[in-house]
Amino acid sequence: MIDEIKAIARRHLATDGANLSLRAVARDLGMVSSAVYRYFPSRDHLLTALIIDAYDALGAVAERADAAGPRDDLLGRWLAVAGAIRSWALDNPHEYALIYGSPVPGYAAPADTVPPATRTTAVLAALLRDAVAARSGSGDGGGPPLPAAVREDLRRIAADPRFGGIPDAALARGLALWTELFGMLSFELFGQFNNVIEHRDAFFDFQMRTAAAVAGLG
Amino acid sequence: MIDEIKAIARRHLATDGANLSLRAVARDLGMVSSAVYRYFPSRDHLLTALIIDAYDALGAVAERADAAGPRDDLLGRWLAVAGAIRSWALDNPHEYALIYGSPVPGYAAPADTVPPATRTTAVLAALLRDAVAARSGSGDGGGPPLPAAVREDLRRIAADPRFGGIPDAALARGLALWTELFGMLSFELFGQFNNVIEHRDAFFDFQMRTAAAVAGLG
DNA sequence: TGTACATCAGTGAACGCGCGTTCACTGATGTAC
DNA sequence: TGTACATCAGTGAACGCGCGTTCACTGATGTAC
Repeated sequence: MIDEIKAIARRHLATDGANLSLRAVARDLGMVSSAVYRYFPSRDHLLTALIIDAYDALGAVAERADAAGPRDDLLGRWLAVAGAIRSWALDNPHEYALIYGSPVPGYAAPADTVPPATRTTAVLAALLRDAVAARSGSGDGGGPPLPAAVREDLRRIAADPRFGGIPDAALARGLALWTELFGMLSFELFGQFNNVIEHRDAFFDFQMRTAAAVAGLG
Repeated sequence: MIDEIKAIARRHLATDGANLSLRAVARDLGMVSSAVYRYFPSRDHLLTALIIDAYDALGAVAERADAAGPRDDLLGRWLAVAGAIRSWALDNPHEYALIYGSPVPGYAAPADTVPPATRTTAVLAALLRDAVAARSGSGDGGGPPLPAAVREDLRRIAADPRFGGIPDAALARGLALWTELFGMLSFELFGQFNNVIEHRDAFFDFQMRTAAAVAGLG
C-alpha cells in the first residue's frame, strides 16, 4: 500500500513536480485524502520517501552497470555506468529533477536521504580506485597544484572507506568527472541543449570518452 | 511599475520558487491582485519576464568580467568570467535555479527567452576563439575522435557568427567546459556539495584552472 | 461451531487557508477647447 | 481661467477551484475463548 502510494505519487511528479498534491494522489488511489495519513505522516514525508527511492534506484542502476563488465576494462565500466545513469535519468526525468534539480522551497531533506545519495558516487569512487591501482602510480600529470584548502576537503572525504585509498589528485579529478557527468545530464534534461545539441547520445558518449581520457580512465 | 513588480516577484522566488503567487506579489505591492494584470497578462508572463531578466543579468555580468582584463590573458579572462558567473549565482540563487534548475511543470519558456540565454555562452565562445587564435593551430591533442553526428551539431552551432570560427574539436571542448562550469555551480547551489566540499571558493577555482588547462586555455 | 471483542484501514465533514483570472466600477489626472 | 471630457491605474467582489491536516466515526476482518 505504501508502495502503491509512492508509485502514484511518482506519476504525479510529472505534472506537479515537487509540489505534488497529497489530495490528488489520494484521488488517484480511489481513497479519501485523509486515508493517506495512515501511511505517511505528512506530505513532506512522502516527498522524502520519493527522494530516497530515487537515489536508491539510481544507485542500483549504477552498481549493476558497473558489475556487468570485466573488472579491468576501466573505460568500459565508466561508459557503462555513465550511460546507465543517463538512461535512468531520461526514463525518469522528474525523479532526476527531484534529486539533482533545484531545491524544493520550504523543504529540507532529512539526514536519511544522505546514504542513498552516496551510492552512485561510491560506484564512481570504486572505479577511480581501480584506475589508480592499474596505473600503479603513474603520477598525476600536470595541471595546477592542489590548494591546501581543497586537500583538507579531500582528506575528509577519504575518511569514508568507500572513498579512501585514492590519491588526492585523482580524487579531485574524480570530482570533476562527477560534476561533468551530472552537468551534462542536467543541461540535457533541463533544456539547455534545446536547439544546441540534437545528437545527444553521440554527444554524451563523446564527452564521456573525452572526460575519461583526461582523467586517465582509459 | 513593471520594474517594481518584477523586483518584488524576484523576492518571492526565494520563498515560493517558480510557483510564486501573483496574489502574494500584489499584496506586497499594496495592490489588489487584479491590478497586476494591467502590467502582466498572466502569471506565466511575469515568470517569463523574470527568466529573461535573469539571463540578461548573468550575461551582463559575464560580459563585464570578460572585458575587464587584458585581452591576451586567456586564463585570467576565463577565471574572471567563471568567477563572476559563480558570484552572481551565489548572490541570486533563486534566479539561478529559475534558469538552470528543474523546468517548471506546466510552464514552457517562450522563444524570446533564447537570445538572452545565449549571451553568457557567447562570452565563452569569444574566449575560445581567442584561445584558438593564440595557439594558432597547435592541433587538438589526443582524445577520442569526433563522431560525425556530433560534428553535425557543431556545424549548426557555428552557423551563428558568435560561435563561428572555432574548429570543431575546440568547440566540443568548449561545450565540455561550459557543462563543467555549470555542473559545478548546480552541484554547489542545489546542495550536492553539502558535507562533501566545504572550501568551495578554493575548490571552484582549482577545478576551473584544471578545466582551463585541459581545454588549452592556459 | 458460535459469540464477544479488539484492531485498524478507510470515511466524511470540517477548518482555515490559498490561488489565477474576470469584470464592471471608481476616481484622480491630464488634456482640449 | 474655467469647464467638459477622455484616459487609465487601481478597486472590490465574485467565480470556481485547489490545498494540508484534524478528528470523530464506521464497518469489515480477524482473534480469543
